[in-house]
Amino acid sequence: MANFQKGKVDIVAVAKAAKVSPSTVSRTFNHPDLVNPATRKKINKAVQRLGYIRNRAAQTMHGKRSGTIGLVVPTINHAIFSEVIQAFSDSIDKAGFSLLLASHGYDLDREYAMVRKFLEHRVDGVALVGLEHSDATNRLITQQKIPALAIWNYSEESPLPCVGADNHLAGRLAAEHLLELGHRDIGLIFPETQGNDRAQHRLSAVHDALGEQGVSVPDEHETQAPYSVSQAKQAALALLTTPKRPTALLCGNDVIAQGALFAAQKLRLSVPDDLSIIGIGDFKGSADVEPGLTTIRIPAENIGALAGEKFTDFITSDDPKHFSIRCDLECVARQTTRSLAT
Amino acid sequence: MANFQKGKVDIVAVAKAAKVSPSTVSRTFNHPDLVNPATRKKINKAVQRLGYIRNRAAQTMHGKRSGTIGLVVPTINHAIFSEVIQAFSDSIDKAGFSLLLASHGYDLDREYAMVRKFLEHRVDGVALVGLEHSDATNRLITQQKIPALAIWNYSEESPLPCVGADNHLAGRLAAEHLLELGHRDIGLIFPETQGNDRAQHRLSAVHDALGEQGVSVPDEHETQAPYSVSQAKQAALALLTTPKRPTALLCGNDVIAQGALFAAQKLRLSVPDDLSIIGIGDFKGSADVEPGLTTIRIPAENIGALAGEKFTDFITSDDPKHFSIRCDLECVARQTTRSLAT
DNA sequence: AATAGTATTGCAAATGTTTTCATAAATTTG
DNA sequence: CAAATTTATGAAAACATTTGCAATACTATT
Repeated sequence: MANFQKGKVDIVAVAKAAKVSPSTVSRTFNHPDLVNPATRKKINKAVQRLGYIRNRAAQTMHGKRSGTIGLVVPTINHAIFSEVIQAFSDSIDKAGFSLLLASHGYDLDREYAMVRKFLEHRVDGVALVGLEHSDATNRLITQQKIPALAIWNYSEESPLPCVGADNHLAGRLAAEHLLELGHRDIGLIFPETQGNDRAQHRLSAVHDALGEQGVSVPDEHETQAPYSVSQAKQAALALLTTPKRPTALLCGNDVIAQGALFAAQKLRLSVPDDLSIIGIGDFKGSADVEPGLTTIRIPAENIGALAGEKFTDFITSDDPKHFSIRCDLECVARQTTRSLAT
Repeated sequence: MANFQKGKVDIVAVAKAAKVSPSTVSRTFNHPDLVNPATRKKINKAVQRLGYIRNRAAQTMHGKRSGTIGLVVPTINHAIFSEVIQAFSDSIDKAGFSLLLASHGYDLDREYAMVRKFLEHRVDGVALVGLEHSDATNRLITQQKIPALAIWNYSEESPLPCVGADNHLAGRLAAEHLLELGHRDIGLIFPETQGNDRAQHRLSAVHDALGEQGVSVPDEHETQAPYSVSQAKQAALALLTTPKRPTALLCGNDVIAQGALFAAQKLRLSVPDDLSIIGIGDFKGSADVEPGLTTIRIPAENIGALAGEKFTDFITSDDPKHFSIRCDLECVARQTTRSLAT
């Protein structure tokens, strides 16, 4: 019952075993309706017996789709991206595609290299995170005419179709929430914005929103930290021990916000009584921290799932039409922010 | 300077442009030392000009390696696996391989389906998480003679080569730590062990270790929760409000432990004064929670990186030799556990 | 200058599939 | 029952590469 043939088992071995031609075997897989049920049964039996597994490389070479989609993310090891990856993966799997995954560590040159690598594998499409990519990457995509998709960000002006949220808006919502609560001394912890348009958009929107209300952030209350709880915690500790401590902290994302929260707890500051904290993202777990983190909800899972669905549709469609989807944002007020009024 | 040719640009287009034969072009890529530097230069120029990208599908079909490795994990969206995936991905990327990733949601039949899918893509190897797999999966792997690797777990008896930690030992270390501190009333929160040998090994070792000291866990102090902060928090809330609250909680992993910690905080229990908590895993962030989580450190990043390195070595080696690596565990005592003696 | 050896290159076969076209068999129709 | 369809199958070309072998050109040796 196993692969008893000495040599390789390919479509012609199956054909031989079933006493039909290779064409018929191929048809059994690709257009089963065109082959006699009886023959089909014979062939399937032979397939079982030999343990034959279709060779997608050969199909690909023939011009059929490879059945793979490449996804390039800044980093896999990150609450938010892993959620997107999971959803995207599940979603394209449903459509019969496999996921080729790579990360570039926020280095757009590496991103280019990864896209190239994927192109060598003849992926049926490439999905990238964010809207900022190197010229080389953009050129490559248009030259090779490969279906491409930007996920996570949304922008009207995006040259690529995109599925994501408007990060300007996310920053603005966060800022406005704090302003509404009466905060005027606001500390900012954001990651390096170089090569990270999400952070960049959020940060500039925050400054705009604050500026509109005449609020400015002194240099010593604006600090950088990467997306790491522990480094964010350090940064927050430094910021919170400056002479004139802000009344609220607005963080570039929820990982940073968690770091900030732990820093506050370490300093025995009561959140939200002594300090309000707001994050951006609403990561898994943000709701469960004590106290529950106030944040701007970005529907990561939704984005991933939707992106996967629309992208595979796009790829398999005969007359693919451009699409771009903006996912809604929402301010989720939990227990880490409070009004200064009372 | 771009792909001006109307048609497709393949190796023969390049050959034509460089006025050499396709063989020479192929050789330039695969055995550069066999071709005249001058010709090589001509060819590279043509490659640039036409924007040619190698077709791995065609290479694969010819019997060369596909340059892909398949990794099947229970779930991507999980602190610990995403860390392993990241490290594994980086590691195999260094060796020139691409990562095909899939998740099965703790369903071993889906795991089988994913492995099959990967075999269709002619991956050069498959890496699985854990040692427990369906018979079908094991049969498939041996029949197809595909290099396979189990990561995350380690066991002497593993039929597959493996790189990972001994989860029995992890459970035992956690239990012994609590016992040494004098705890006798210990609550347990573990995930469903069905299809999850990590959890299963840990849990049984915990029971063994406790039993050896004559400690048993009453039913109402042993509860199940999946690897989710919020669900673990719920489970812990229930457990901690039973009539006779345990003095310590031993959690199946750090995600659960975090949930338990938040539950304690919500109940205004002081950790570790009123309650000790120990996790397993030492995830990113576990050190930074307040108070810092005591846990059994499993070196996820190490495991991923090592696995990737050894596996690619194995695949590319001429006479591959079996290997299995056990990674060391360590009890990291932070601030969520305390001795009952004092 | 002839010989042997080496460095380059091209030809053609092989890889595993899909698909177009042609053919043969079976079925329907008048 | 013959003609016209329809259904089922096979033969062969095509897909993009790699590589063994043969051929040619070049270099060094005597």
